[in-house]
Amino acid sequence: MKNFEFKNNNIYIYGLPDFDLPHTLDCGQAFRWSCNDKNVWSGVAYGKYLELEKLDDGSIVLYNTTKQDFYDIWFTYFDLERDYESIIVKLSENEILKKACEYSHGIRILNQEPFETLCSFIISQNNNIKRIKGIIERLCENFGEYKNGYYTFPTAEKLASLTIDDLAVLRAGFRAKYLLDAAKKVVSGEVDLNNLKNLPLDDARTELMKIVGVGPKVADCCLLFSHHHTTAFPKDVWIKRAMSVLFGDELPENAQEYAGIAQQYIFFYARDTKLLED
DNA sequence: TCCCAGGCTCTCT
DNA sequence: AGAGAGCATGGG
Repeated sequence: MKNFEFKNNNIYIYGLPDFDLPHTLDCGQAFRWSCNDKNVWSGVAYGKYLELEKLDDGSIVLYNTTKQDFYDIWFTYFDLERDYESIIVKLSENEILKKACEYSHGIRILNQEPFETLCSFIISQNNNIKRIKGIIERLCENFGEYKNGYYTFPTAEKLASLTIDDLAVLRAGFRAKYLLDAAKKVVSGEVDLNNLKNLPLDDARTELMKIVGVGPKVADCCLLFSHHHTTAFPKDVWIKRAMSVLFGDELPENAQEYAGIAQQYIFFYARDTKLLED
């Protein structure tokens, strides 16, 4: 049973085995986390910088954060209220999914800031992880807010005030115009990001796809990684390949309720192993 | 050099 | 409604 302890400005999380930092922070759902040579992870989310680490006894430490930030931001960000153990039990009724769960152990689905997630996955299309991270970094450095050594992700208002020429520094290619369209529609209220978690999946997807450059895959990434839609199922090239090889295109019945979480395990399993190479 | 990248839009049937 | 070219940029 998990519990939290607050001491010396740090937060300790005990009794939470289903939280692997590299799997969760480097599995392709978020792009602003990195690990130093001492296994300490650092990143910025919701305008806050955080360092965290898994200790030898299995506990997780969040360094230099307040109780308030923990409950306002990180508790939800790291999806700490969700019982992954029972989800994994359910998914493991299928033997192939059981293997994927074991291989991908400790992946948690993050609840990221909606506008950041939207921009990140717009940038991700027809792109590779290294370049995605570079473009996002330049986006923050050029248009985010500088705060004591780090940059926040730019607001929609800030981006909406820019021109396509301003965005040339990102070297985002054809995606720059999509970012502007997203920012403008969010600012005008034509797309209401804050209401997406209250809508049925199909309606939420349709809402996001009003943005030029947002198709079903990017929309589902947003819904899964920042709007608590755990049935959203982003279909990228890897998943299409994996689904075809592993399941004959159809996700097993026992996984439907948590399709998005299953998706992430399959994605990690398939991409990280040589599973799909002939 | 060439091929490809966590896709999408546009155009043409 | 389904298929296919083109897209900006740079990593391998």
